[in-house]
Amino acid sequence: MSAGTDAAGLRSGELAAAAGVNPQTLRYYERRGLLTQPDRTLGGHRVYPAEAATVVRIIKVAQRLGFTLDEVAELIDVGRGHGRSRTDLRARAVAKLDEIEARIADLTVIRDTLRAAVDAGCRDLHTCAHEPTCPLPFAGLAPT
Amino acid sequence: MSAGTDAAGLRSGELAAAAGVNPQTLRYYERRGLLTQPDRTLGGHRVYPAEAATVVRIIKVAQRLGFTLDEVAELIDVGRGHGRSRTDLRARAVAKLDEIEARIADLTVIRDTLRAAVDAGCRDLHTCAHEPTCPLPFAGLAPT
DNA sequence: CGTAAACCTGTACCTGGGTACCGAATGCAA
DNA sequence: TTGCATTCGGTACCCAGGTACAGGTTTACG
Repeated sequence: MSAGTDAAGLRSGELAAAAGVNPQTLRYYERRGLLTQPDRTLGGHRVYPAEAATVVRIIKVAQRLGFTLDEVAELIDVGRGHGRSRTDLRARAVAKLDEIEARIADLTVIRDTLRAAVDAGCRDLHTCAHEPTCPLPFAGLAPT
Repeated sequence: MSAGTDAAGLRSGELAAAAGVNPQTLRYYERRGLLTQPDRTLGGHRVYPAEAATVVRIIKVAQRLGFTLDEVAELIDVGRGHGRSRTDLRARAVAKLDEIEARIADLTVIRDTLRAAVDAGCRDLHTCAHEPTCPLPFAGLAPT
């Protein structure tokens, strides 16, 4: 008896529903190299492993966070031996980590600033920024 | 003697250079309502106040963080009495704050995950995710 | 005053990330 | 085995966010 937990196999529509995206999007991701080519039925229909849903969810979340699809590809695919050595992929992961840290730092500044503005009763950010009343350190953000 | 520190007045090219964007982008932002209509010379050339550079920088940073231009407009313009009352704008600011918190939380999860993966020597995220060796809680991310 | 650089408006185009539509082929179930 | 849903591939379109170009004025320098 083959243990059924693993070998399920989703069809594109099912995966799309499970991950909350359009079926077309899956094909698009595949073209972009974000999803590995799934197995096919004899007739050519895609059959995804159950884990694919996780991957798609990762993609959507990372994207909401401001990563481009290419960046997400790097994030997901940190490795997969695309001509790079293992050491190199570690380096890429670490670089991504730094980027993420930077994003968090920037967001934190924005959050603190906005919160300060709210607390101080500022009516809008740029007016506020020029009054000594509010200490808005927007200049201190990552200078592009 | 007119104190020169304040009344400078940047022309579009200068502002663009100062803020690190294309001059066309400034006009675009103006059309989108992100930059208030600047004064003009007699001949019709735009003259921006020095603070405009700060605004543009705010825009670029917020954008890198994944906000749309419309959202950035809301962020910057939290107030400016666009037909809304002061109480309402406070609410909008607070809502934005929540969004930012959520983004930070998501990024933090990603960072921790990625870091764990690196530390654990995972070669790529999705392989890793299915091995009990790495505790990758990707499923726990914001479920779209 | 002449002239080059910068600016003006307007429109057209580009990239990223999808989505929609097409007609043909497959899958599954009665 | 018939039949309807689903998927196939391919191409075309959509929106956001810019960027470029055209053809004409304005500014500023010498």
